[in-house]
Amino acid sequence: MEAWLLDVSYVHSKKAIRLLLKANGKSIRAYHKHEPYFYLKPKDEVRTDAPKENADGFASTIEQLKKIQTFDGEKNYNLERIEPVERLLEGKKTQVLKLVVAHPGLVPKFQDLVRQYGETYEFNILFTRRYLIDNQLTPSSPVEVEFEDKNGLRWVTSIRTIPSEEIPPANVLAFDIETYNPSGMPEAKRDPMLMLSYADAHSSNVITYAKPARTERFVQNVASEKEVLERFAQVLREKHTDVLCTYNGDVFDVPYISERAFQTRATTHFGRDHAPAKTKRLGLRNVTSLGGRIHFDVYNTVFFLNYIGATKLQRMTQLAAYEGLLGKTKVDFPKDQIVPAWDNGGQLLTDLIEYSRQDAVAAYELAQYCLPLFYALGKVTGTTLFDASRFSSGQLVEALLLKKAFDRGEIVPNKPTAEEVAARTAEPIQGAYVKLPQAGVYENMAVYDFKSLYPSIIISHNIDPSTLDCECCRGDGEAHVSPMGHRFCKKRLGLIPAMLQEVLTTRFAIQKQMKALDKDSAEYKQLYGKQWALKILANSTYGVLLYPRFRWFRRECGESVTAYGRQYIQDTIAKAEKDGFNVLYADTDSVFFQYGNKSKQDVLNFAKNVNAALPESMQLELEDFYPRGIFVSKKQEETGAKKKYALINEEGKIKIRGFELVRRDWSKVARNTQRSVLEILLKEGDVKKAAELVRTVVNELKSGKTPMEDCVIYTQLKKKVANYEIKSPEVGAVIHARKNGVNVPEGATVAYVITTDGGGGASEAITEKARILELAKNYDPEYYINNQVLPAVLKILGSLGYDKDSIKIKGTQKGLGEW
DNA sequence: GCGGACTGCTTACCT
DNA sequence: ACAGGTAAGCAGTCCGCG
Repeated sequence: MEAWLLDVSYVHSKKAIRLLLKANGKSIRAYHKHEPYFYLKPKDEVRTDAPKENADGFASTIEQLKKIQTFDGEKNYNLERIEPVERLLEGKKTQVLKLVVAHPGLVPKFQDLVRQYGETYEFNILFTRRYLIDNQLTPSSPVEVEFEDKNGLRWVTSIRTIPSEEIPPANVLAFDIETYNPSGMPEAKRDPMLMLSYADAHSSNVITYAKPARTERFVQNVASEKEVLERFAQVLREKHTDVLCTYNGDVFDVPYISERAFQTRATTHFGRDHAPAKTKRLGLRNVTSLGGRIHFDVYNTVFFLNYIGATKLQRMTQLAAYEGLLGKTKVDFPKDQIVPAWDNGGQLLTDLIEYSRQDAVAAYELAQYCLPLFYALGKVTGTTLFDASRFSSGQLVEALLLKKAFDRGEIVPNKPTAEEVAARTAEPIQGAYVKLPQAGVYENMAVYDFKSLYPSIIISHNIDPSTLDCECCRGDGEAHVSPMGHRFCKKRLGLIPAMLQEVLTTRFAIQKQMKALDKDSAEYKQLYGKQWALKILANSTYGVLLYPRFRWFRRECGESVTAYGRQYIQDTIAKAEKDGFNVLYADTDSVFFQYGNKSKQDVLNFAKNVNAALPESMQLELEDFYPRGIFVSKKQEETGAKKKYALINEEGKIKIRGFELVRRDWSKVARNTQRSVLEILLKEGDVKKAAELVRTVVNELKSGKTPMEDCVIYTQLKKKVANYEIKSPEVGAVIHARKNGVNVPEGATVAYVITTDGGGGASEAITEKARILELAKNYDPEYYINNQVLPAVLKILGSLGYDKDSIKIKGTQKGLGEW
């Protein structure tokens, strides 16, 4: 039959893989046995004198391996099978032994026991990964599957993926809870859940046991917290929910309802099996899964989108995500009002209920936005939706390479030991080239950049751990030789270049296909997701080559990539200068120049010439023409600042990079003023007008009319508060808040304001005057004028040869006087 | 004992 | 828990002064 493969898990009790399938609107549970195994490359000395390339040469080793036994707590096991096989190892065809064991738990035990006989490989690949790779299955895709019934369970007899870009027909539902939180942060063992909201494509509802019964259609009144939980479990069953969405449910909502179900003795469960939700560690954070349903935590996906730069959210709250990703807004409800709302009822409770409902709706809508992207990412990397939405980019690249390595008969490198990681971390490599710009305003600029510079270098020069210093290209001109002097094979394509080539060519083909489609069509969205996924993978690959924990880490590969990169960009700069262009700036893969009295055609011809000399998969492409652009000088120095510029193109669109106004750790008043100044200068070139605007802002700050929210500075605390050596303003604000009974969680993004508090008057350290937003009673105009607005705008005006006095902008610093 | 210069910690940005 | 290159604020410290 044909079915959709939604999810894969391992069931210890049955020592089998459990599949979640979907066919004709119904979910199907099926089991599948799979052989766990790992590889052993025996030491040479235990080989017999049989022919070198003949694996039977391992006869004596095999005899010894057969004798090895281990105990798993229940019984003793030998290796199930010892299979001599040929695989590619470090670029060479190699005879190894495939050691098959009875169940996955025995892999680490046997690995430990056989290590004395040689090198072991692929012993720590998660069993569900192993299963998907070995069967070449793609989750979230249709499969052709056959079963047989045994003991009332469906056992898979054959299964094969039918490639499809379509989104699986899963039933999606989102939920959100509100909890009693008298001491700030709710504690699941103690504080009850008050209401639970859920939303899907059809409706949104709130289940609650609030005392004054609400009569709105969407409120379902029940008698107790226990009944809320039971009712929700019933909803999940009735709606046959396959994908259960939350916002931060990994850490909060799902563990919370599980604990509350336990505390209230609710006879219920939220998965499709009877197991409680499982929370485990994945990397640095906790993830929570439910049996038989896919828990899709939108927070992870929003975080990922922001991390890769797809969005620039200042905070990761659900509200910020809703506004930032979907461009919509919803009601907010102050957390400290939940207890009064619940205790006193009335309008406040009505508001809380509505807020809760909207939270579920927002989680659902955000999920609908993210699902196509992460389904696609899962399909490309061969991971389930659960994993694809939680993996880091390193794990995603690893997943894809594990799959591709299997398809090529290649054994994957082992993960490094802690000592290896430390050694790798100790020696950083030289990175990209950045040309120092001269501060000033420039006209008639063109910007070029290399299309996928690092991926295309890896492909063009076959950079891969297994192609480094190969034996087959020893002679002059036989290998690619990087500017670092490292040699890469010219005969056999490496795993990573092969993967990247496929990724880039597929992406290119998809983008071509997309051009013919309606942007609102389902097909377009699917293809968009796929090309997005491919882009993520291409962009992450160079980074992981130098990531110390990566299986394919290789210093020589990483430093060759950047060395080639520096060479290509510097050659391009030299060529542009030789052709008579004035090169202003360059960073990694981009070059900015003025074409002066030359024509745009000359600019295009330049690229044509450059491209003719580049390897096939490399390309320099025109980013845009810019009639005007600004580079500023470095603070306190004459030299220009790198990574800070503003450009305006012929359509009047402004591109700004690096300035304070793109940073969240600057106040809105400073950022908005800086933006306005830049816009005036780029569009009109009117310094007087810009100065006038600054004076207005300064006056507003002085008079106290500036809204407090424009003075908020956001800074993330990347360590625990106690671990800071220096007490910076954000740390000061948190310490003050905690002293005053407001809990700020570790690792939070702190919203704070510099106030006039602190006791020491104007000279008091800024840290002592910092207050978290909730506790800020005012703002310190002097600080915002002298430390925020003026530095931000003077950086620009100052770079153009104007100083504070010439444009009559004055702060409030003592001695400057009033004006 | 004071104030400016300098250093180091820290964050968030750019490619 | 993908890389290195970079600007910049603020705390804390150094250092010269005399």
